[in-house]
Formats: sequence, structure tokens, C-alpha cells
Amino acid sequence: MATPLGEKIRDLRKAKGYTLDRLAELSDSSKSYIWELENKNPPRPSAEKIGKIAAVLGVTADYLIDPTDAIKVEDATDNAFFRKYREMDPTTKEKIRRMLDVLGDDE
Amino acid sequence: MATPLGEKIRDLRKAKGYTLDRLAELSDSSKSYIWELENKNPPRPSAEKIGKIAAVLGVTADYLIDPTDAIKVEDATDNAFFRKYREMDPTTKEKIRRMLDVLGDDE
DNA sequence: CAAAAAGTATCGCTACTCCGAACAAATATG
DNA sequence: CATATTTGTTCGGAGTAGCGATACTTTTTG
Repeated sequence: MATPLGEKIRDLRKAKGYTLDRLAELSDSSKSYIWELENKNPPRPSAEKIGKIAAVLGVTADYLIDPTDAIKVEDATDNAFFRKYREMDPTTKEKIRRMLDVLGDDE
Repeated sequence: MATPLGEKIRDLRKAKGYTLDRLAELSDSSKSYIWELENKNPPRPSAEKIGKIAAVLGVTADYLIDPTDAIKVEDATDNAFFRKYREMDPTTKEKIRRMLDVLGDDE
């Protein structure tokens, strides 16, 4: 009955020790609405709400929005790659990005 | 008349050379709605729409949502790229990494 | 235990999302 | 030029986000 979004919000909320009411007031929402996000499907919140909730819960909006259950495992190789990538000049970065777009086409 | 969100979307759309129609179809929206997001005051899109639009434009949803200019496009682009990279299969990631090594030689 | 707090659930309402389709402006093509 | 095509703009309306009110159940706390 719960959606990925709902579970993420509840887990994060619990982890921070917030009640529905508390999270609601921190994110300019109502208790009833937070509850609906956690329990009712399908939730279709506004970007603004998700942005505020994400900020309060200390995660990115992208994480909440992503419908997959993205188990994020820290990979040292990936992180090293990203650090290196970030130091490249803009045009090189652009090239790499396009490379990924192309390679990403075939599923 | 234009909001921060609207300007961001338009700038990114133009930079990619997309028409309203093209961006609309890539992000499962309508032409008229994309236009409203870019031009009308104040837009309050759903998280889902923003997520799709952000993905198509190669930035994070957080960048589009953030009303202040705290997040730089370049950072948002890099983060969106990294997120995409991490979801690739190992052999593709390997290819990208080697690509970066090659391009990093010069300069 | 009793009271307070937290969670569950529904309803009515207003304002807004998002679309299709028609219209206008711009640009391509002959 | 004319006009075909592509792009951008506008509008009406169906459906829904998100709130406050209310009421009930479960959990916490003293």
C-alpha cells in the first residue's frame, strides 16, 4: 500500500525523530497531507513541497522523486572518477557527458 | 514576468536546441504547459514533471526547484551526470572512465 | 489508570495543474 | 514575394493538490 516515495519520507522522518505534525510545520505542510504522502497512493506532490520536505529531511529532491528504490552504495572507484571528472575543463566534461548519453541509449 | 524556474528551463532548453514541442514530448508534457512553466507566474509544477524535465535537460531537480541562485548550473549538470553514470552497467562505466583518462592526457 | 500525544482516516473546499485545440507569429521554402 | 511549415501563445475545462476541520484509534508518559 505504500509507495517508494512514502516509504522514503517515513523512514527519513522516523530517523530524525519527527512526528507527522513536526515534519508538517517544518515543511509548511499539514499533518494530514504528510500522512497522505506516506500512506496513500499514488501521491503526486508539487515540486515545491518535495523541495521543502527534502531540505528538512536532509536529502535531495531527486532522491525523493526517483521512483526506483535506489540503494545507494558508495563506490570508491566511482567517487574517484567523479572527482577527476570535476576537475576537467568544461568542454571535456561536455564530451564525456555526451559519451554517456550515447552509451546509455542501448538500455 | 518570468520566474527563476522559467528562465532556467528556457535557457537549458535553448542550449540544447529544443523547441517547446520537443521538450514536451521528451518529458511527457504538453507544449502549452512547458510554455506556461517558462512564462507564466508563478508556476507550481508537480515533482514528477520537474523530475522528468530535469532529467531531459541534464540537471538535478534541486537546481530547478531552488528559487534562490544557490545552486550553479555547472554543479547541477555534474551531479546529474554522475547520478546517471552510477546507474550504468560496470562495463559501460569502465568505458567512460577510460574515456576520461584519455581526454585527461593533454593540457 | 488517565491524560496527552501521535497516528489514521474522511470530507468539503479552493486554487492550481496540465491538457487539447485553436490561434498568432515567425521562419523556411519555392 | 506567397504560402507552407514550424514555433510560440492563448484559453476553457477536467481533474486534483493540499488545506483545515473533525473524529477515531493507538501509543506514550506520568
